[in-house]
Amino acid sequence: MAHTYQFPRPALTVDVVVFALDDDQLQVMLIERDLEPFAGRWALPGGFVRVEETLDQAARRELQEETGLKDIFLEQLYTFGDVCRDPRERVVTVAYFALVNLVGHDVKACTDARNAAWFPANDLPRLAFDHRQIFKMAQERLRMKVRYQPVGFELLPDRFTLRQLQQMYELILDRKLDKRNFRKKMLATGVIQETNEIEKGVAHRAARLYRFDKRAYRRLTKQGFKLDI
Amino acid sequence: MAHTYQFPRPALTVDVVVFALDDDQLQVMLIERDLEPFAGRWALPGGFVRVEETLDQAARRELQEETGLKDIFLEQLYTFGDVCRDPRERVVTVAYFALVNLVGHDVKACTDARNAAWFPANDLPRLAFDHRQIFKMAQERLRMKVRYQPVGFELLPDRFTLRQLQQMYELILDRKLDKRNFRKKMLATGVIQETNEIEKGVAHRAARLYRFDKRAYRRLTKQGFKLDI
DNA sequence: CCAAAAGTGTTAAAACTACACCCATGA
DNA sequence: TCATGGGTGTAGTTTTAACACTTTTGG
Repeated sequence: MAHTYQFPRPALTVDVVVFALDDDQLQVMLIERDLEPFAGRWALPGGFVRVEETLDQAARRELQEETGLKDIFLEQLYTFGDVCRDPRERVVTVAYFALVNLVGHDVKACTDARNAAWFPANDLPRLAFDHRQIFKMAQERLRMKVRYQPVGFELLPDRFTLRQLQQMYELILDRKLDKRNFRKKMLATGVIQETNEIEKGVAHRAARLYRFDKRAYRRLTKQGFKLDI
Repeated sequence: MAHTYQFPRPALTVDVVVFALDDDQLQVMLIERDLEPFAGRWALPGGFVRVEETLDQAARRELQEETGLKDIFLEQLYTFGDVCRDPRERVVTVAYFALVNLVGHDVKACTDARNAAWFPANDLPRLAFDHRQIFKMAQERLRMKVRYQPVGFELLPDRFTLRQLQQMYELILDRKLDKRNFRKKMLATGVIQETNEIEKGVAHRAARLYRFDKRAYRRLTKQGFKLDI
């Protein structure tokens, strides 16, 4: 590594793929660009990294500024450094993916001038830059990750039914699961706990609500997690 | 994302954790620093990213300049962006990990002035910057990856015995494996092919040599790979 | 002939898959 | 009373883990 460095530097940005769970779809948060290049196109929330903040801080700051989302699950995904990914100049971006449960996180809280909205993950509009590629990698990562770490819970509210949980897996993995086997395996992991509550306002028998056990959750998040769904 | 960007920028580097397999140890390539900061300390090979090259290109270029290694397996690991990780100024580094088989890749080919050497992975000297942390993440990634992708073959020569293969897994995972079960599972994956050759120059019954099937290898590298060792 | 590693099967336990019916509830 | 999803068990199959002896070869 050279001692000094006064050559031209790439610019450095962060971009975030935020996933959320609608009733029946996986959603992604996008921002409408108001400036060139790609003015009018939809893009991932993100922006330039400041010299006095870490990458994670930059991602959280941009997310809050552009979408109002804060205190959510965030994890670094990959760093994209193709030379021409931004037509203006050389820009390297550190991509993140984030998971949020829609209950309790209102995007309308966004005070920024730009337009932010949720889009279904399997029907995104054309995206600016190489954001399509970034999104695809994020989706793939989510699919892989959900199978051996209990991260999926970040997409659900505090209390949830087993059906909601199963639907979440089905949406992420894009295939049907067997109800009985799913329940058996999920309960066997020990990450979810029965509560005394049941769901309300449904036109059929109300399901029991569960919550996840944060202690078991943290333990299994680190030590790996066998959930061969 | 702002339209223009004339604020101070972090510097951007790449660093590479190169693993190799000795007869009985996992080895890591280090470079002795000749300049401040951390002059005299050992560090991961790496250096500044140029504006006209991708991140992967930067990693390969630095690796060749500093260690003579080229045409090896290389994969992006993680980007480290703590504000004070370099005492001189803000430097963000994109870390890579690399795998190389020692046969056919001579580090002595290094023509750079700096001193490059292999160290056993479980007994590294004090490292410069946050390189210890980077190394640890690389080792953890290797451990995880080797279990569901056939990357480990990158550490072995073209022809190898099943014992060598098993030893490799044992070194990476740091535990003993059952010989019969290992052979059964490994052969069942279909990534390795028997050859007609046997090893030479050993003072006991010579073992059959195998090679990996590049077609099956590529297929399984992408589609995932079930090797519950 | 001895040391060293090669090579080879079986069995018991655990995990997985597939599969269908009755129950509780609100409209 | 009907429509909707809640909730539950089993049997057959596959996968896994544990385990020990004979064979081959060079020195």
